Amino acid sequence: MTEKVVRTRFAPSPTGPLHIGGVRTALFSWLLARHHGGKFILRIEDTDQKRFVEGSIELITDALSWLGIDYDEGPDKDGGYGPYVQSQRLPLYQKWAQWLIDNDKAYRCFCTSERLEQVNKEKEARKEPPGYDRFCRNLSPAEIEENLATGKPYVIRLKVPLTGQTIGHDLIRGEVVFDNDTLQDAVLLKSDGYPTYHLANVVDDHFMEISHVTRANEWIPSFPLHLILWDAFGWEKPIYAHLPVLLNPNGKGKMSKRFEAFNEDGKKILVLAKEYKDAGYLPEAMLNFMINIGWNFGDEREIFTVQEAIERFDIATVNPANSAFPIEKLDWINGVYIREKLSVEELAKRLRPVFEKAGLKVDDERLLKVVPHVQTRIKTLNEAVDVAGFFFHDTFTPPTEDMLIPKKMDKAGTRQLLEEAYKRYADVPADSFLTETLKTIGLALVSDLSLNNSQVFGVLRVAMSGQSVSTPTFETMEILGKDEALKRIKIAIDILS
RNA sequence: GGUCCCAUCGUCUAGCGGUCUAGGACAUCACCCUUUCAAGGUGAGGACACGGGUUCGAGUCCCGUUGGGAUCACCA
Repeated sequence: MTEKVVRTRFAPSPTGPLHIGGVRTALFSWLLARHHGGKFILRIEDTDQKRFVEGSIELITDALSWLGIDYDEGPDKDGGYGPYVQSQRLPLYQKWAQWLIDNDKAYRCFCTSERLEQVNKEKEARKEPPGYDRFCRNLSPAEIEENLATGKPYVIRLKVPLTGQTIGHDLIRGEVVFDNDTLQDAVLLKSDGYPTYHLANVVDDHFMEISHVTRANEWIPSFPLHLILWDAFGWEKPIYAHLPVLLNPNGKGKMSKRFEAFNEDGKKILVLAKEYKDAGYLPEAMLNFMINIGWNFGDEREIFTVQEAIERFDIATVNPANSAFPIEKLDWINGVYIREKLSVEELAKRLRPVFEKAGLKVDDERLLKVVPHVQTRIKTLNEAVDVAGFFFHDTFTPPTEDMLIPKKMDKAGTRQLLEEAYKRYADVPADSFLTETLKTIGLALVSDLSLNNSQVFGVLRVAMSGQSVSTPTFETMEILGKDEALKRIKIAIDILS
């Protein structure tokens, strides 16, 4: 058997930003192509003019490129099978629709949408399943001629076999059987001359020589229609793999950009690829995370590179079951990447724009000093703003009195502690104002004042940062420098005076 | 409702007839470490939806029930 070149495609509609379910579908198709050293193609399915949203294509390609899901052929990358935008291929669909009519595989339907509605209403009243009654399927040549002559608009419908079964083979779930009498004479070509998905995807997959059709399992119900079409054309079918869909983290309903969903803790569930980017997730963590849903590495490793995943990926071993989006695991993986996979310099590079976006002015030298201390403390890039943003404020925002006074201490005691601290830290030469020294003094303060570590360190932390959660106390003091540190202790004393 | 898909800890998963008193990860809890908060270490609790078959033997195969999901457009 000669190994055919593997060509897979991701075929989104330009109806807005790419959402996470789309990313997952694209990812698995891409993994499949890359595993086999094949081609991954981006095709834009814009056959519904009404739903077209300006700028969508860019939003989609931006999301893919953020994640490193690169395509070999696409609207802006010709590979000899273009154009890759369906609205630019209209004559092709029209030609093959006509071919189907000529070969008795399809027919013109002149029914108005009003009549269609009426038919469905009547069917509903009779408690029958809705669907087209095939009124135009057996129009006489004379009737057709007459309709055509009077310029009646029409659509082209597939002539579905009335009996028998259509059997599909799916790489992930095996055989899928459909009784033909439950199928519809689906519209192939709309009255505006545009194809529907059914026609367009089959024609394009054929002419683009797609070897594996990977798409979400919401397409399974129309799978038999496509199979019938392939047979009608007499073309060799590609291999199909219907991927499971992502369900909301609570397991209720699929993730969708059309309905907002919320987590147990009331946090909005992010659905757009861009929302994840903006929330401070790393693309490599995101990829690692998504590959782990519905597929697993094979041994018990949870963390691996994309390259390693490509080597092992096998679409046939994808779990056929839908899965809830395990959002907490994303946070964990993102944290792992931040603290274990990124160097200080690399993390600094990624944090810089995050701080800037928060309106802070970033000093590179200081950033490099701060980063090691936030590294183990954040799960998303954005959290760095809360933990260490104060390092980059133009003006210091002092803490309130309440924040300053720890549990089991009173105002006077806290003030006394700060005054004593001020005295001792003032004695440290500026060039020795280093973490270890500062800590030794802090410890001495603890025993001399009969306090405990968390009281002393806590008060100093709040005094330094103006917040109760921050980078570690003495590191923070060192980075701030002697002048600034003393100034802030003074401010704290004033607050308690 | 019709059709189709799916079903292992709360969640993501391993398991492809005996090695399963069901393994890993996240989350949770406890303890250790500790400078708050993290990180790290150790440990604990926690699942084969149910009922029938098939088989010497079933989480693993078959059927049914239940539950969840998808889909029923001149949208993809």
